[in-house]
Amino acid sequence: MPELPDVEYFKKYLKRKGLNKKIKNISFDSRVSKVLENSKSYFKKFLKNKKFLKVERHGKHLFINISEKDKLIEMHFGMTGFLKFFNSKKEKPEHPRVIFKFSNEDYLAYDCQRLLGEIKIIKSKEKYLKEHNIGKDALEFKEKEFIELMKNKKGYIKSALMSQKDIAGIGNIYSDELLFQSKIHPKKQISKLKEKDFKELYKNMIKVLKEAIKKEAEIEKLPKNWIIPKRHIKNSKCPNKNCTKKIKSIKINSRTSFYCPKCQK
DNA sequence: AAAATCACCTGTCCGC
DNA sequence: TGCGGACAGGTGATTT
Repeated sequence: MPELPDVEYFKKYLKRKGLNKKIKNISFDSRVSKVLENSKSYFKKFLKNKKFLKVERHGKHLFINISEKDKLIEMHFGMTGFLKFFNSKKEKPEHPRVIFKFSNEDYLAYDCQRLLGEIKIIKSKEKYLKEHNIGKDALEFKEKEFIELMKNKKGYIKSALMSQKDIAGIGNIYSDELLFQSKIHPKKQISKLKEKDFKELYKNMIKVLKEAIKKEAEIEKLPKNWIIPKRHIKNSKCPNKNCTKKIKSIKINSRTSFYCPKCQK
């Protein structure tokens, strides 16, 4: 689930509901060691009686400053992770690997069904990003920088857009969307792209991400003429006006890509 | 060295 | 109904 727009939503959600409240306790489920990089006891001891002070997002990562100098929480959500505040059993999500209990009796769950996410106390955001080879956030790019970067790459355009070391934040479904809106085939070799293609990609990258953030990354709220809402509906037609072609899917680097064979060349 | 594939996980859906 | 396999909005390690 979580690409840049989703994680941006988690950030706002946390800002709205989780800042400046004392953490009274922390609990874990039995599989937590798959996602929690620190020991349970260290993590708990460390965060007890602290507060979340500030939240930042970089690409698909969240960084939470706490009331402790020089330490922060890093969160990544893998394919299935999300954050959820709750205060009744009914609202508790299904795979809460870590649960923060606040002094006002609110709870925050870090839920991660497939355990492909990560949660960790780190010393520096900058150091973390560098060590993990994570590039500049997609929304921080200027057109010129974006074009310079892409020009020097090889291989399929879709792979390049998804590579976090170049551009952080774009994953499988948003890369499909910005390729669709740019009318570029996902398997197009970067070397075959022209200046105007790069310009189009840049424009649509910013547009798609910003629009998705506005819609809180909820598929039902995304514009009807986007390809994202069609990808899980069998035999969908291209949402472009005057196009009646069926959307096709292919594998690129073992990820499924959806595209219109007529509109995307 | 960069680009493509594999391995890591759980849960659901689809076809025999 | 039951079972096997494919697959899901990700990524670090391994192979080409």
